[in-house]
Amino acid sequence: MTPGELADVIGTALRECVASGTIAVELDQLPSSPVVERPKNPEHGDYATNVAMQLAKPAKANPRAIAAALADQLSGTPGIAGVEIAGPGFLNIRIEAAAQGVLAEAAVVAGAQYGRGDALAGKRFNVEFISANPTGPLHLGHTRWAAVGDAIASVLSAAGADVDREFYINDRGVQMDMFGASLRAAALGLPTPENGYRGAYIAELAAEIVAEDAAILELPEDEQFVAFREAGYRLQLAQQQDTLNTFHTYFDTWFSERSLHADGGVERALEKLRAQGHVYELDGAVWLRTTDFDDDKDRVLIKANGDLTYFASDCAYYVNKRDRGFDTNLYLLGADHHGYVNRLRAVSACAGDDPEVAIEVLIGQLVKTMRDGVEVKLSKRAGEIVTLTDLVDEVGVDAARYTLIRYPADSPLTLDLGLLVKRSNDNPVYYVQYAHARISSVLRNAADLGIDWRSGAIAFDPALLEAEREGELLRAIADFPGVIVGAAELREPHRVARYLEDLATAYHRFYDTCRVLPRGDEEVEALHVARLWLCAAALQVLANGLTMLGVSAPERM
RNA sequence: GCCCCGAUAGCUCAGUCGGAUAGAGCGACCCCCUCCUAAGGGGUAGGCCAGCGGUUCGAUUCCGCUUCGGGGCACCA
Repeated sequence: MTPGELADVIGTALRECVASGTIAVELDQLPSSPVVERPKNPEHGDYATNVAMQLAKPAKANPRAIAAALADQLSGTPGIAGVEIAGPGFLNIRIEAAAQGVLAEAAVVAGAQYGRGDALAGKRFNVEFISANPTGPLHLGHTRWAAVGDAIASVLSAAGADVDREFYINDRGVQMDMFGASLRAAALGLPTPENGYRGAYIAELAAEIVAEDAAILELPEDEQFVAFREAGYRLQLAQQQDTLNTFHTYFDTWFSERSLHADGGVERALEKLRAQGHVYELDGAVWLRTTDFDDDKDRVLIKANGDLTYFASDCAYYVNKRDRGFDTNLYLLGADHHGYVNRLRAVSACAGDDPEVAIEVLIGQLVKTMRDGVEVKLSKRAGEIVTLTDLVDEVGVDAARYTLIRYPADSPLTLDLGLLVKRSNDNPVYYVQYAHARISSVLRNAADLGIDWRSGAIAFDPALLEAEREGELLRAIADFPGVIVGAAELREPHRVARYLEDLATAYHRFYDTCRVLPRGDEEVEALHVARLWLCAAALQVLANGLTMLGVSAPERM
């Protein structure tokens, strides 16, 4: 029995109490789904609910009296071993071993599907993240979202949503021109332009461009500058894509800003905004009246000199996403972009949408890196960049991804590079992966002993899993579907990581006291088989969770 | 000046929807390998949940103010 199933059972019991008059409230005053929690103290049972206290006020009754009525109704329900009233009106519930044990088989049978659900079925999400300028390597700020954004998308998808991962390529505007000018200068040995891009990667890129096509050096200056810009764009974008592939982050759509301008998307968006009545002209420029919707100042769409602003692209891009049918557009941005939030929401409102639904902006706080207690600075201008590639080279994909996902994105994060490479408990990724490897090892050893636990020769008997730590492990396994729904609804994949750590602990504790395999010449008994099912279930959940985070689930370490 | 985020153990941090004795890892100290990986398990010590008010049966959690950190406020991209 999972917490969700127990909540349903309690809900049914509550309705029966109301029908028979033992709890004096209206049916619509009952919670849609009663809160079922795992008490910290094992003496308080396997699960507890506070629903009696919540109903005390509407029922104008003592919470303990309500709890007593509910307890009467619940006791005798199949699968429930005992119900106790405690404290101010908590109801502590114990589940029969067999009712919990069946979950081991269910999880194994469901396989990769175990934990997936339909809580968000029918909802279409566009998850846009990283969206770096193609003018340099991906750095640490991008890396956080590369891991967390991907995990958010995975978690939404596991909760049943229809999800597209999207990377917006800022391939237009003065930064691109500056990039081209910087590459040309580097190739010709000229000084870097003012505010231009510096760093070793510019020189390397310039050399690569010349090596590909030496004729570029013979072009007239204006053509040459464009040629460097375009070649640099192509190479830099390819390098970013390559980097993200090695980081196991894959996008459904690479969306070019240029394409918005090429196919008239900007004009169409302007028309749409104009039709909604929020566009006006002042001082020769064209403005969007975002102050109609809580922005602190209006924004320019077309400058007095006729150039389109970057903001015009933003508007067009938003309209484009809506035209593609996404209900909710997630923007995963760095803390330095938080000024964007009101603006984007205002754009949504100006386009006639409800920004509460159509726009969701998640702000990721900065990532600092330390090594041996000293901060490692990242500064693109100075050319000292901590890149995604650097991080992966140093600590590996699994440790990098897991560590970045493990914390809520809205809390500032300090990575200690020295700690990340340690293969110990300082590093929770190894703790979780080790649990997976340890179970794999047990199952391998079972096979070596000739035990075919799945064959049915000895039937799986869920009632045998009655030890305290077997119950703890089963309840941890039962929590997984609920954790996914919570992580998806709150856009907080770190909950999955923290859950996996708890699950790993539950397994290690089980392993410490419950012998799985027969020793020496012991016969294979039903308890061994039942425990192997439990091991296989834990293995499956660990694998499903790690996969969702983009972290490997090794069979050996 | 205005806006966003944060403040929980010595350190790094968990703790949706308010609940019982506030948790984990690391660090410190003490135990446990004739047994499936000790990359593990058990235990001890360590807290004014930044401060002050409010809401209520009950607040680390919700609201307000204050203090201290971090970030942001372009006809830049």
